[in-house]
Amino acid sequence: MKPIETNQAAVAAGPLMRADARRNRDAIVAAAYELFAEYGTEAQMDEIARRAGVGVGTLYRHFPAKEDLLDAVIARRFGRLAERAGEAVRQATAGEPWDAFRGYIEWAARVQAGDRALSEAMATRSERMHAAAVGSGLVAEVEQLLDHAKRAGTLREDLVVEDIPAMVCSIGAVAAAAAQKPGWRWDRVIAIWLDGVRAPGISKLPGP
Amino acid sequence: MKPIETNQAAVAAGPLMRADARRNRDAIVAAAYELFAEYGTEAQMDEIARRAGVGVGTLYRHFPAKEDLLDAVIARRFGRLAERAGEAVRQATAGEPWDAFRGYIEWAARVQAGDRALSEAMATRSERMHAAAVGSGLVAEVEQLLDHAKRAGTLREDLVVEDIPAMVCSIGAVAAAAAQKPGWRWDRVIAIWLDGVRAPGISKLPGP
DNA sequence: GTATACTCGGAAGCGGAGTTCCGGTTCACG
DNA sequence: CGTGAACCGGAACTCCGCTTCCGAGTATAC
Repeated sequence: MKPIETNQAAVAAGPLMRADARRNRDAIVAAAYELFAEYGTEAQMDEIARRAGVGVGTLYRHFPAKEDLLDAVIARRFGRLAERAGEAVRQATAGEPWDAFRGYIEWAARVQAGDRALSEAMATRSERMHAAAVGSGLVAEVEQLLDHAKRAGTLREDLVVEDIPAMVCSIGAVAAAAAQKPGWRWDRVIAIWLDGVRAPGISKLPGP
Repeated sequence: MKPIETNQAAVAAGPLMRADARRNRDAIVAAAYELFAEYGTEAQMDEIARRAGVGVGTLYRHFPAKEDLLDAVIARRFGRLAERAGEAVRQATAGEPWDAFRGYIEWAARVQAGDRALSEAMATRSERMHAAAVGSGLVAEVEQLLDHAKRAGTLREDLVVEDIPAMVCSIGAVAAAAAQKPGWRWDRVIAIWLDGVRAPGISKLPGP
């Protein structure tokens, strides 16, 4: 319904920026980080500028379009997701592969549940999200996590990396719904999912 | 971010309507049914009117606001969901409780996956959806379905009715994402979920 | 200290989607 | 067949949020 278009990247944050510009840029990203998490894509540019203590003009100097700002915010999120995945891999290596896996999934789900923009992006921009996930090294880390758990015999063999974002995405949706209707417990969905991916699998997962 | 407001109900479709009015109303609902399913809430009123072969004025005569139209369409969906649930219950009674349950879940997931508006509504209007589900008798039917499978010992005891919409909702999100990025397979998510709800449960689901 | 280039801010512009309005048309009833 | 009430259609209106523009301000270099 909307033509696909590649929009220009946001102005990079090099060290040659003027000090005030750099400060404002950071304030903008921080404000957007919060507002996008709370209101999703509906968060308004004016509001973001206001919270950052900045005029809209300034906002648009740094991020030519709303989407660019969203990209910046999401890139930050992925950075943290990848970082935490690295820790989980170390834990798995140290001898607790299942706990490392479970812990990471639960943590990631909680992040997803607390960030409406991320949930939306996963659902409506999965293409770009995939690129970001690969670029940030997240995919590689998670793959290791899966391998460890499979070798330990606690994770079913036919689970693949691609199943993870799908699962995390689904949690986001439930969490969003749960925000208005308590009684939908996303933690139960995770628990069921974890039981479902535990070795040995009961049924055979539909192949490609 | 938007004030909650109860909007007036759509004009009822009584037998005292003029024939052309009734015809147009049906055409509108049919058109909306398709367009909402394909484009979600983004579907435009002008477009719906055009497809129904009707002017926007006529559309607004029957449905004072877009939301009223959406309600009408969704009510229809729930009617079918409940109907199919009834069939599943009969199948369960006939002696195939697990297959009845699994079959129904898979069917419902497919419906959810094919209807963007329904997915959106589940995620952003869960309150109203719950009311519709109870009103249409869907909840009662599904509850029976669960009971049958539990008594047969194939479904874990700690699964409750509320877990079903959460699961179906999560499928909707994955399906929406999968629409643009093939490789996200919602059928795998279902299979994993079904393994996770099979008796006996491996872990203990987080209680209320 | 002054020059200058870059940055700031917010009022105004713009476009798109839901909704309203009213003259023309059509159905149903006597 | 005639009449009136209900209905139809779509151009115009309104509202709202993203984006642009430019005069004023400010940090850095010399």
